[in-house]
Amino acid sequence: MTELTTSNRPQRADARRNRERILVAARELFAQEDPEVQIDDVARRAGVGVGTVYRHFPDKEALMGELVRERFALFNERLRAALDGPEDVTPFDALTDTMRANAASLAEDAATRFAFLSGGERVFEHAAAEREEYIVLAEELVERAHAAGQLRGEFNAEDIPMVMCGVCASIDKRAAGWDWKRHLELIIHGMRP
Amino acid sequence: MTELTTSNRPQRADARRNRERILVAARELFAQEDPEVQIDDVARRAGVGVGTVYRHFPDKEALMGELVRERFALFNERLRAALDGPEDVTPFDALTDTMRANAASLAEDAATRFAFLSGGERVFEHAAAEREEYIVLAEELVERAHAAGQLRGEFNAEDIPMVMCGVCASIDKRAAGWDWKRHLELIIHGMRP
DNA sequence: GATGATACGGAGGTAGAGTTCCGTTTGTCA
DNA sequence: TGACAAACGGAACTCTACCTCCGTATCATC
Repeated sequence: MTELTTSNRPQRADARRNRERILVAARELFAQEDPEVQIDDVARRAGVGVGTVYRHFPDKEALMGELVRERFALFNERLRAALDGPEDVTPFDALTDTMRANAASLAEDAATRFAFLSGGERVFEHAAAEREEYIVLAEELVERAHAAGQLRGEFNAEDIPMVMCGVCASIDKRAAGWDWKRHLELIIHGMRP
Repeated sequence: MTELTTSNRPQRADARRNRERILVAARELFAQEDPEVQIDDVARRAGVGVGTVYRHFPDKEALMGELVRERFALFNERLRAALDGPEDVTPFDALTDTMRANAASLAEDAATRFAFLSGGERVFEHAAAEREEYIVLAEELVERAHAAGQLRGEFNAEDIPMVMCGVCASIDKRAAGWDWKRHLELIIHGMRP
């Protein structure tokens, strides 16, 4: 799925190392302010040629997609941890603390923010499985909070990515003085019954 | 400010007409789904050559900026109307109904959404005066709602563009099933004390 | 160590969008 | 109506990013 070779021989060691370097470099560049990350920059920072980037990822969207996929995998781990969390944490807090943690991750990940805001659907196709799992897990948390009467009646799991996307917009504008934590807390307040 | 001629002779009639046609064409194109509006398309739809577009607007950002400026002027009129509105409308409703109306306008105006979400600060410089007035007017409405005890303590006028920007993100994704009205109502609910 | 498959590097191809330039046309005013 | 400034049109230029290609280098296997 993430490999291009058709043979079943294991990937060469340098190839595996370079693939990882490319992802690290892309992540680092996206962590900086400028969202206009170019493949040439990624290659230079990774210490490889452009051709190498394109051997590992057929196009730019595939590279972005892999970054997004990994991010969603992290979100899902957090959701699972919240579902398995201690009894004394209310369902509402389990849900909203996860949202806070995920928002903090988004604040350090312009690639996923970009995918949320400007990226077409194509980027998300690479992370389709993870995205579906995200909704399933979130639904369980949302249902528990509803059952405990702690969540506004209309609120559902699909609303979470929608509002997080809005928070991403605020993160992107933090240099202009916007405060994404305020934004998130406003939304969390609105989630209460 | 919006003219390029330095003489004080009035603009020629065809020039005035073309300028208006260009703005109308740009608005119509941005009203369609695709946000990637090109100058050549604007020119074709306006029935003028590209050169004519560039005589009226020094670059693409200036054209976008003018669209945004006009939009903010509309927002400000709505805010003024809300401030002068009937006594039997609560300050909270005056504020939030204006937000609903402005969000509906944004739903038909990809140019301003784009400026909010992806456009650099440069686009907003064209609308700096209108943007400042927006905050001043909104502050007055927010203050009234606070005085009436209808607004959450932390909420301030600067939060309005921040959350509206998030709603813009949902509008852009409506084709993917997101419901910006839900998003807005969630926020409005969160604005309550 | 030899050999073949795999992977690499980076110059250059390609395409698309913004912008310029200048010969031509049009409006305005005496 | 003639003359001149103002405005027009659109072909061509430019710039920038993505991506390809192929000669070279490196790794795995015998």
